[in-house]
Amino acid sequence: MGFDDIHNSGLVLGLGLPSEPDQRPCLKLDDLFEKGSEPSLTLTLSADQSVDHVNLQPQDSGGVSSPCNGTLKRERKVACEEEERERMASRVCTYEDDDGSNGRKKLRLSKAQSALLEESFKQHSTLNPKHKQELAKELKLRPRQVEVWFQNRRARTKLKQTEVDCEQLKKCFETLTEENRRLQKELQQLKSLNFPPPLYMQLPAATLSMCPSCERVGGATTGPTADVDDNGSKSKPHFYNLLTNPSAA
DNA sequence: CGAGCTCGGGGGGTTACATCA
DNA sequence: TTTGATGTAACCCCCCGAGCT
Repeated sequence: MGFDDIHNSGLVLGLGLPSEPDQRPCLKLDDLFEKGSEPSLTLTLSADQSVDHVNLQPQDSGGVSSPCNGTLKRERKVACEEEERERMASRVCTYEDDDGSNGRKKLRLSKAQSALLEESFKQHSTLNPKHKQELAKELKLRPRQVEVWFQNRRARTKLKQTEVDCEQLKKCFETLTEENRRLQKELQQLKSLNFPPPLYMQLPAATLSMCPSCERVGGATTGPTADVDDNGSKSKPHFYNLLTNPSAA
């Protein structure tokens, strides 16, 4: 998004910037508003949404982008341009303080807005354009804000899940460590009694990880992919989960 | 039918601001 | 009042799939 959006939407800054994607200008909008630096040009918006100082104009279709033939494509392009205009407008008001400084203003969603977004997220964690528009209208937000909220929400969900997974792996590790200690101790005891090691100790490690209930331990010829269950369908090998069945080993 | 291109959208990562202890 | 931690809105960059030429 960001500059790419502006670029892709056919809007260009009137600075003689190249239009080819591989010749992207190193000057970004954010750069123009870089803290501490005085931008050499300002982006302001008059009441009728026309932009002073910065020349925003539709890129002619003879450029990089191919001409739009279908109605659908034209509609999409119009929608895209509208959204871009709105985005540009929002940037202006977002970045420009009353005193003209360029700090990023941060909006805080109300509880009601968050609740509705949460509710919507529970039903579908992704947005289709129509749903986005509807939500934006209902919440009196810009579609872009709804889009960003969903992006962030998905990221938070994933982060939480990762944390949960991490905790589970830690527990699993602890269980295995403990089991390993116990087995080492047992082995030492057996050695000290001078008993021959039990059969399972002579088997490959991979075989040991198989569930005994499968009754395939030691069966080197019964590969996991060749097994067929009672239903006649191929069954996946039943590996031990030491986390849920720590006493199994 | 396949290659090349555009476009939209998602993920990952980051920044900056708001809030709270 | 200040400060560090935390939450999160907004952003950028990259990638991928769909659709079109």
